[in-house]
Amino acid sequence: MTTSDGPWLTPDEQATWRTWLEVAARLPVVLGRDLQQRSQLSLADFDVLVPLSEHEEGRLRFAALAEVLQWERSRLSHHVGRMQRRGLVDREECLDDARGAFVVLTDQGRAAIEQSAPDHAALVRSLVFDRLSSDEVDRLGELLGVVATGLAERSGA
Amino acid sequence: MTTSDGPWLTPDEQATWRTWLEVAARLPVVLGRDLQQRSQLSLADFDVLVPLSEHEEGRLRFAALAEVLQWERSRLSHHVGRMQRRGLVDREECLDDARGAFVVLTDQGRAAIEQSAPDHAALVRSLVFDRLSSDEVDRLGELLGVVATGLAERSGA
DNA sequence: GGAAAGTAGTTGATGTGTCATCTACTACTC
DNA sequence: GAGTAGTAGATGACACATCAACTACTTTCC
Repeated sequence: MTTSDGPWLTPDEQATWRTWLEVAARLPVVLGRDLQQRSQLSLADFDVLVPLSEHEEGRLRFAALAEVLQWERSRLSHHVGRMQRRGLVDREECLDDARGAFVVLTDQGRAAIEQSAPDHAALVRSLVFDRLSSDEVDRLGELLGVVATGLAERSGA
Repeated sequence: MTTSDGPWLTPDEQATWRTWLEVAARLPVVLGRDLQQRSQLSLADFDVLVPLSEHEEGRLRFAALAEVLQWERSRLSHHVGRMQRRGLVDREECLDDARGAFVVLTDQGRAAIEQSAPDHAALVRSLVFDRLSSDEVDRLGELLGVVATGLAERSGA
């Protein structure tokens, strides 16, 4: 449409952008399907279980968990409700602040994350990291970091 | 990379992976909100409109469009239904093959994509490409390409 | 030419994410 | 300590994605 200084992307930029879109669309699908098949967990379930399992007692306040996940509270509330019905987590009231609540890992939830995490990590390795040298991993991290920084500036955080 | 150190990721790999997840989660949100505000289009609407606008007559068969977008047919069918209700596209029957159908850009749909595309591209530039040198853009494309190739191998395509 | 297999697109059920709104509580200010 | 503002989380309505049927048509092959 316009020339190189217009709003459009250069051909190289377009190529990189298309590849980004492709990977960003497919990678979570592949990871999610694998997780679902092996462990009856969605990627979102997994994301919730990980920080819980990394904290003492497997307990976290809703707000703290939402912050870690960068999820809206409402999303977390709905999702925890669904996970609770499946026995993966429980709600527990908070004594310090009667408005608050904890999300707590159940035994079943802990079993699920412990069983699924190694296979999940292995798949991430096989799809991404086994294909890159450690230099390339660092460079990819740096390049993505530049974009991440820009996003954080923009949406305050 | 020795396979003996288990299924886990090294600290460098973990750092890169977390950055990946962060960017992959936030970038579409920022782009989507901007598009929605400016043009009342979702990112998915935009994705549908782009290939249509790039084809003669703004017409494409469902299957062809689904292929380009890498969407399931069912998703496309539902989505086109919603876009049709909003006047952005229309369905048209196919004379060659009575099972088939075309998705057709309406005037309103064409206006929407033409109005929104430059701003969208400008935002992509400002978030990603203006922050990288052209060497870095190429390198990012290559690194993502490695992953994309692996994904394509795996999910046949 | 007719049965079987394949293809194009649709539909309904279900799980999920977002938005606006709501309730209950806490903190601040006078 | 009463009124107001702010915070924690829940809820209902809606948009969206996926899955498994399903209908209607075409192709294949005997």
